[in-house]
Amino acid sequence: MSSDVSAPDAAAPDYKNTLFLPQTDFPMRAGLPKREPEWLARWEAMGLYRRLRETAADRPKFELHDGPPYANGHLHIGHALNKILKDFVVRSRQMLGHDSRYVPGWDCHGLPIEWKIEEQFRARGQDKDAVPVNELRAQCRAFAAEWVDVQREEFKRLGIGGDWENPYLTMDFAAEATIASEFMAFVMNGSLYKGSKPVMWSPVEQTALAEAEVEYHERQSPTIWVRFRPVTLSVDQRTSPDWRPGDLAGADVVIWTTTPWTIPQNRAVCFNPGLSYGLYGVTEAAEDNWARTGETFLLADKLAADVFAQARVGGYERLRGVAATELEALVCAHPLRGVEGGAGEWDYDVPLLPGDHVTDEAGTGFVHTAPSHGLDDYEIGQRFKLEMTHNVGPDGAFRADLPLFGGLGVLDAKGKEGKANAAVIEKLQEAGALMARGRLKHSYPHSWRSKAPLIYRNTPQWFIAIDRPLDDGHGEHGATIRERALKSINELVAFTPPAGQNRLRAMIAQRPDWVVSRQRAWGVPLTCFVNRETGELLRDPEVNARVAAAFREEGADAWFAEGAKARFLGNAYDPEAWDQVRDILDVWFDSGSTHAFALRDRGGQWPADVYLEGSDQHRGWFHSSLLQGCGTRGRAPYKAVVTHGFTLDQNGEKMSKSKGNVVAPEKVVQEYGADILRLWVATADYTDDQRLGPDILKAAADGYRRLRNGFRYMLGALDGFDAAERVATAEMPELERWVLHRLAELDAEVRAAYGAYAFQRAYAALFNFVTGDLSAFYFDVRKDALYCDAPDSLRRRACRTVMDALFARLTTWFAPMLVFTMEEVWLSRFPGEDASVHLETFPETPADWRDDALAARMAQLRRVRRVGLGALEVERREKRIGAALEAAPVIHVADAALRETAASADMAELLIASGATVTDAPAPAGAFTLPEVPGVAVVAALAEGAKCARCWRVLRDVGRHAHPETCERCDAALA
RNA sequence: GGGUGUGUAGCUCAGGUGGUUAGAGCGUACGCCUGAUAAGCGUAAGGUCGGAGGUUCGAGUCCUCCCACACCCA
Repeated sequence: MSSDVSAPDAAAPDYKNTLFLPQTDFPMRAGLPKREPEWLARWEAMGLYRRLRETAADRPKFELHDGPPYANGHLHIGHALNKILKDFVVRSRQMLGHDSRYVPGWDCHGLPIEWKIEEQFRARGQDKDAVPVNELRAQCRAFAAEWVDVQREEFKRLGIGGDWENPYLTMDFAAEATIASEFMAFVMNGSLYKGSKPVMWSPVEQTALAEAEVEYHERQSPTIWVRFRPVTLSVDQRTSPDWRPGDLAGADVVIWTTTPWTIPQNRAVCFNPGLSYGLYGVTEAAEDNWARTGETFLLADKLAADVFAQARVGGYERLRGVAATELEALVCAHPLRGVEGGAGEWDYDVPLLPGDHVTDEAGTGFVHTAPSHGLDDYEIGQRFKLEMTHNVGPDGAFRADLPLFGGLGVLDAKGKEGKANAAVIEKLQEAGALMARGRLKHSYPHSWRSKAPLIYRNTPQWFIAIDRPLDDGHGEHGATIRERALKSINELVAFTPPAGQNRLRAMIAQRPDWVVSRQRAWGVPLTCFVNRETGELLRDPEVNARVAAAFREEGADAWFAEGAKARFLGNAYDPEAWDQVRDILDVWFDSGSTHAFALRDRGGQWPADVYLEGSDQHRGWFHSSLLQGCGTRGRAPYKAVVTHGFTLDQNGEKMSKSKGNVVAPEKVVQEYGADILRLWVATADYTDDQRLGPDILKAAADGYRRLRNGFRYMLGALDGFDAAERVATAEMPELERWVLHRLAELDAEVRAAYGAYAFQRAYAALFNFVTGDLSAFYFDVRKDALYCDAPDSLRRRACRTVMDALFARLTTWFAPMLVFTMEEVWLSRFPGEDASVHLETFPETPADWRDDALAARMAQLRRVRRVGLGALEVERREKRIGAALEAAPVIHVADAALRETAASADMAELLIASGATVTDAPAPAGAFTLPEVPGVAVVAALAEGAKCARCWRVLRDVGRHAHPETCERCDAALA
């Protein structure tokens, strides 16, 4: 099996204990689930967060402002991803040399918690409306507080560092006071007004419903095609080349709707300027048909055929195309204009308005618009100042004094079809305004409690005007909230990934005014008063100050306490003359205000350096904070916005309980440890959606083990390292200088990546370095020197000097990501009660480590090395060698420059062979080559001589030294 | 239905302004070592670059359409 040369004498001395093998107590297996809690306890005991603040007190501040999660339920993977990314940011900034505090927050008010409490009431048979509001609020508060505690522990377990003792809660009294104050700023600057907006309304329960309370079921609705007759034509039309006198005046604009009861509330007809429309004439129809021969209609071209089929028209022709400019100029009569018994109710004009929401997928290409009964309708109404109607009451019935339809219900008390639709259809038919009718089964909103159908109905609400110029002294970036917000997005905020900018801009550019009122109980009230006579808002700084002061002491409950109105109005106002608003602020106003009480009120940086949330928050927190900040401070409360995608299962599908593919962070922590979850975050491109599942976690754990062993090896190699061993860079072998060069490169890469929130880039660079450059190359090559060289050998000392530099950098560079493991690594080298890798900063890297010429040379050598390794591999396959030390390859290099490079290096060392020869002799046939390394051929000859019993190299001088069966180096090392 | 994105080996990701046989790491298979050993080293296999058209001498990279997935909205 083995040749004579390599077989050690049976009686050879055992030199193993004369070697300097790696020594470390650092365990190969991590046991993270068990050990991580120990590190957490240690950090808590040593007051790590406080110490971080102390050591960094005079550094420049970096402020990541935490978006508050909702205090309801256990953490899911999205929470974990978000907070881990934040932790990467906070820790990396700290180690880059900032004072990077982190104040975690919670969103505590709002509907979901209120529901839970209502549910508890119902379970006890109590009527929630009979419970005093402050009792309900107290229970909501207790409920939120409980979940804050639960979530806090769950976050801490993930290794998230922060001021967990002093988080901010939106329900803190101080926060409630600030939220109210911020709201009152909108009262004072004139942007708050009372308006009316359609909401999902349940006539059965007589209440508004939030989107989450709505479910969709199939329902059959009547459908009608209604004619709107133009009454006015503008001058523009006559300049159109297609103009024919009166051809549009006599044509009917046709709309289609599934809610005939909304026709009495019609205020406009919308069309889409991007669609193609035509003027159509009926050429053939039955005598008694609603659409008769000779009549003309305006329709979207794509839908005309459908409409005529529905209208039972046998033949029709397209007379001409109609331009958007012509449509825009049309004004129609309401179809019930002049109807008998209408009492002039509908004798108003109905304009044609452009709207992007109109499509030619279904209907007629014209959309009936009732601003009180639909969101698109409402927005169009806002834009074109259409009148809101108040024809439908809370019970879903027309107001009693509405002509023709007074008292008729859209739905009856049990949610069944009422009489309104039929009555409206009948009147339209009488008026000759119907072109066709039918029935349609479609998905329709229902209440998830009563299962009864819902309607859109306008209700009075409070709004913040976002296009009203504010004279508030914050006009540097624009006069209105929208202008300031757009300026912020365009010029003042950096977006990661860049697409976020467009997304937010599009939303801000086209959003309507902000509805801030909710008819709820658990939240901060709209702390304002309305004059009973005039409807005027009370604007008195003294009243506002009293409210804020009371909230600070007693919380927002003060607003609902006995005698609150008189208390806040004080002596200057007659309580009888003023109404106290009892609506609750939209929770988005709460969270939009966090920058005020979590940053401004707590000595933080304003604006924050960064907000980091899921991409859904473009509509949520980024959005509300932006509006709020622009309204009270004149700009975005952040300088940068970082967004992450969503976590899907490992097949790229959404996680859901029913699919059973949910990965709970708690489970990952129990099975693998938090560092594995954190490592997964570090490997994923968080800007897009990420995948997570058992296989992916396993892969993360594999990567972790590889890294861990790399650190373990460094620890072993550095055993007993003393500063006196250090070697100056200039005196190091080129292999060591090359490692330092790589460190210099990595230093720049890692800092840049962390600075750009590119954690994946940082991690990948580091991981590839550890596995590719260290484990597979440097460590492997240097084993011989490390184990066998005498302790005072320059080569070994240089190696340990470099190991020390590696250790200092790799531990700190990885520390923001692998918080537990890097602490473990650090402490196994530098134990001490006060020690922690997290108190370190990234070490400075000496400029002279960088050596691009050396890097180029090493790249050449590694190419030659690959050919050598390939040659050895062939020998192994042929069973001629096992270990590389049995070989002494001959390297034939054709190119003189490359040959010079190879000859001047220790190729035997790089190949971990016992010898190597570089020659210009032509390569013999059969020499090993690689196509990608032309001009290099290797013959993997066996090493000649005997195997040194200590270092296992096969050398000619073995056996000629004082210590039996040793080589010269080992003999000297033993002396 | 609309808006915003994404889609490169089993997995995680690279692939400025279009240009030789599309790369890396992990995993897998095979082999070596047995002085990092429930570790370490090496070699190999593995890709219709979501699909279809188009522009071009030439497209993973540009254009159009389509498909899938996700988020937001309706």
